[in-house]
Amino acid sequence: MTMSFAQDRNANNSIATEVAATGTPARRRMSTADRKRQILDRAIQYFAKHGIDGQLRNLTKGLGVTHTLLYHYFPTKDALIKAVYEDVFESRWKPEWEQLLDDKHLSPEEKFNAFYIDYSNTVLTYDFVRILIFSGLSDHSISDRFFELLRDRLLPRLIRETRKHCGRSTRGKPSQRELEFLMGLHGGIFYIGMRRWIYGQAIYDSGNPNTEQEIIQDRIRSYLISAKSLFTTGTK
Amino acid sequence: MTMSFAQDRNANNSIATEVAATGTPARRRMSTADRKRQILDRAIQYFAKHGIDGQLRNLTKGLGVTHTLLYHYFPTKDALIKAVYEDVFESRWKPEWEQLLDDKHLSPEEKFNAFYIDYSNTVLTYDFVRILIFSGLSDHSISDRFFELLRDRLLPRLIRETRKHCGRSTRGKPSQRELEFLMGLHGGIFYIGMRRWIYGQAIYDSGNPNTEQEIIQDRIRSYLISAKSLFTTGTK
DNA sequence: AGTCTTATCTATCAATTGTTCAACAATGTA
DNA sequence: TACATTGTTGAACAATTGATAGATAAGACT
Repeated sequence: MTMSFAQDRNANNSIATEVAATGTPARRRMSTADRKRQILDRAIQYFAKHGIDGQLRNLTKGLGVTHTLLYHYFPTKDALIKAVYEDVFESRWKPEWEQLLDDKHLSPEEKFNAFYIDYSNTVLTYDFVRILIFSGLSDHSISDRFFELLRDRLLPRLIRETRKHCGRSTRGKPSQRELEFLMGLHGGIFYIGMRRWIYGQAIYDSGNPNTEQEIIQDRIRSYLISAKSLFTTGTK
Repeated sequence: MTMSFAQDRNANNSIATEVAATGTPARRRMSTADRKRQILDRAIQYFAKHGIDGQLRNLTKGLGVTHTLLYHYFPTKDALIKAVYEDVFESRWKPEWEQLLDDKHLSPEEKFNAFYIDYSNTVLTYDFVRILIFSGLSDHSISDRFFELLRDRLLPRLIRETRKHCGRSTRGKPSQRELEFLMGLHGGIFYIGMRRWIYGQAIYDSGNPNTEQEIIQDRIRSYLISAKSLFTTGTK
């Protein structure tokens, strides 16, 4: 039994066990769709960790595949990165959020709570937070798209609910001051993800899964309470 | 008058005008200390913009100096980066902040306002925000040092002032819930810098320099108002 | 079993980039 | 003016890295 050079190299890969056991050539073919999906998933993880300057050779290392195979599925590294961006950002936006905020049967506070808890579970993810920030650091053109959704679809609804909670008229365009006050809440919540996934801080004991919800609820309550006192009396 | 090749290259540099005018060789010598400082300042700007993966050749381009000159002042690229980190983080921390927060003659709200306005002017800078985040993304070991200062010197004082404002005893270690509530305020304020320097968003019309202060004051007022209602009554 | 498609690999290239080093020259000093 | 010091440069190296292309072989179909 003569081991070829190629087989020796493959002994480092994920399918190494079978190779070592059977001596069968390790090369496996996957369907185009499956492999592409697999590569994309790996690329998301990899670029989220190392940034878009990460090397393709390392990216494919854990995949048991040569880096040149990428070029069979993506014409260039930039194309792969673009695919990563689109997959991450496009796939995570939930249209239900808008419906939830338009629901007739919920109080403003219930809406804020339900929305931000789901939002933070969806968006405050390793991949999402880091890729969003990598994107912002290098070329806003991608992260801009996400903030466009935020600005057009979410913030106006959240302002409307804030006004309802304060007993004010929901007509009229949101003022700068209202928006900035809301961004205080929003940014504070996003900061949870920053601390966890950028700075590597353990926010609270992971034994208690309710804690994050309680934190967010505290902040929402605070936001609504003080919105009343900031915006209803004749302050400024 | 024969222009050498070297002079032609220097025509792109900052001392180009004099060269073109006089024909004098462009090479200038600076004192070690001055040049080192100049390089470091440029490196801060450059790495803040392009991240630590930026190329040394481009970094020195605007300096009118070859990239190899860096090695006369810093043994390696990593050493330069380390110097950048230390300069940015070490130099910006103001011990006065702690004194301010310990001042006997100011109300908690006055302290919060004075502190956060100065803090945001110092820290919510292009260099600082971006380098802090680049550092966090690649290797927390640097950004950790900053958060250590925050956690040890600032947060306890801010919690103490919060308690004073609520009329509670300032004895006893800050609870997780109090800390997280404070981090909501803090993160919301840092998020202003994120939006501006990472996502490239214009926060408000730059015509009015007071706006940012007012935004921060709104949020502080909100924080203090609702701290009272969250932590003084028998909530939870 | 034979054949075709194409997923995958090996070899290689060219550009980039951190780093080294000997030569050059600007400035101070005797 | 001559000399010594050292800031500064230019050429070159080696490793890295994105990209190309022809060879190889896995799997489908007959």
